Amino acid sequence: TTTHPLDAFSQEGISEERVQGEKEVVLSRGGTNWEMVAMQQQQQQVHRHERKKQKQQQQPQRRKKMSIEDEENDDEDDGVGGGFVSERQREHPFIVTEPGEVARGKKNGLDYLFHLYELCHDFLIQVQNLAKDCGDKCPTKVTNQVFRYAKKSGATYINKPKMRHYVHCYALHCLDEETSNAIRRAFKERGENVGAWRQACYKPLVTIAARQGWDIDAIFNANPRLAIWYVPTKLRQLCHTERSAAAVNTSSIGTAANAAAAAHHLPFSIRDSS
Amino acid sequence: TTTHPLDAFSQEGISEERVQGEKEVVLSRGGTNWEMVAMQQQQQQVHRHERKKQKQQQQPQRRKKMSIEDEENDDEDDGVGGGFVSERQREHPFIVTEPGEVARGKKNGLDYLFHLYELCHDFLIQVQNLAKDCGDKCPTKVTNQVFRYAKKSGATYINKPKMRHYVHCYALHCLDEETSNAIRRAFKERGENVGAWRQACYKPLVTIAARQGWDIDAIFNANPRLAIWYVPTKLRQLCHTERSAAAVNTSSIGTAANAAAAAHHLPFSIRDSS
DNA sequence: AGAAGGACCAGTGGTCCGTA
DNA sequence: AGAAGGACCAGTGGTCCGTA
Repeated sequence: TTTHPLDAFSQEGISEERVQGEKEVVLSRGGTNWEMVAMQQQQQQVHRHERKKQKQQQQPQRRKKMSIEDEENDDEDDGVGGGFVSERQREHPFIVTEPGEVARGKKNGLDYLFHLYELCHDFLIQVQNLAKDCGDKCPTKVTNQVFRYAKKSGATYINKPKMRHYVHCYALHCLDEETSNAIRRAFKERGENVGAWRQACYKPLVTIAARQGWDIDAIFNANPRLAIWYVPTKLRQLCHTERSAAAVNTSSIGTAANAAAAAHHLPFSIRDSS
Repeated sequence: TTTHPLDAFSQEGISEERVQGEKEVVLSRGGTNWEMVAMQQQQQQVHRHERKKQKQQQQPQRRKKMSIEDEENDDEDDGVGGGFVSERQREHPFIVTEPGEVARGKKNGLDYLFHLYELCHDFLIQVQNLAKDCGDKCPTKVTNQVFRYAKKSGATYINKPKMRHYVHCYALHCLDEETSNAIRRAFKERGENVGAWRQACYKPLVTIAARQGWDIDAIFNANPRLAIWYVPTKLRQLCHTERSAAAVNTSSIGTAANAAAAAHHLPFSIRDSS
């Protein structure tokens, strides 16, 4: 592993045997050492698809500021011989894993997903430090600039669409790890796919928002790990919709205190209490 | 004055006589009632340039979201007869006025300039309230959206280039009104133009930043009236440059507290204490 | 089918420069 | 010449949809 140790991770699935041996060590203290896991995997490099898809794909129309970064493709041959260097393959898809569980085969687990959010935080801090040193304006959120910096730093497995896609899952993990873990276990047991798990993460967040005056932005900002992430549009919309529904109910029945009245067959009923 | 009372302001210069009579009343309590001043001016409407410059000027290429707002041009004939409705004229240029002084002739004074910043604050609050009601993301700064809203509300005399141009002048007014006032008086007395006054507002701000650890963003954010404005690029750059210069000096001379240590010719010495 | 992510797009921050 | 502001532009937030 030469240039970008982190980048090497998850290029191949994890061997069950090797991981089994390392698992307790790696996962001790609740924090997986993903770099170490990456090491394991590197020794297992097997088939790399050789795809074509030219780097020369129709100049993206704009490009002015960034420094040289196109040279880095040469780093791609990390010891695995072969006539020509293959294009970097996609990350393995996520599967629903329980807390502490490392995914097998060509899959990534949810602890790793959440780890990526922490990595973005680290990259943000680096970008912030650079900005401060240069007297530039200093981002408070994970912006395009941070994603660009992460990629340039070799973290090619971090990208904006992915991180945005799962932000609310990470939010639940930060705000109510118990519930987050419970959902992971339940969905794993039921054999649900990642998409179903992801969808399921919305509801408990809306419930949390309901308890705290519906201000999802304030909830994100109050949590230091979450404050650097934009509130996802869909989560914001769900909170708004539920708040409106709750307001209608409140105006006709009132809240918990007079729940008894709810028995009287109302047109709109209470959602998501608990 | 029918639709947009505020909009009518400063279309014409202020009559000296009328203003003289009203001045004490209008300026009492330190806050000018610009709407009242606008009233005065409306009764003085004289020459309106009739310019052509079609509204039809080459469709700006993009336009999707905003609602109907092009109809509003009909409001332009505010009682002043004439065959055809003239295009709205530019705002009168600013002149350096002392605190409390209303500009004469086809000019606007600096109290009015600062008043525009307060108006933007009000528009921001309205946009924020709308956003909250709709469950949209809520701006914390005066954004394009706010300028658009201001224009739609009839405040055609508010525009982004102007407000951004003088932000740092307003900042000084907010952070150190004494100094701001002193500069206004001095520059008025010397007969300096607005550009010269504007330039002069940078230095005292840099001095303030120096006293507070050079963090101009923190300084803006700590002041409720300023926190809604982006720190102007040039001010940020000036602070950065000065900080660097100060650091060099500190490393060779040292600051007050450890000036003695400087005698020992240290390779790297303390930075930025005090 | 389920999922990862390149790449697009509307609207942003920033300010230049044609205008008066 | 000095100044106001329409309008442009590079890079943003957001996410679709061609890809694998």
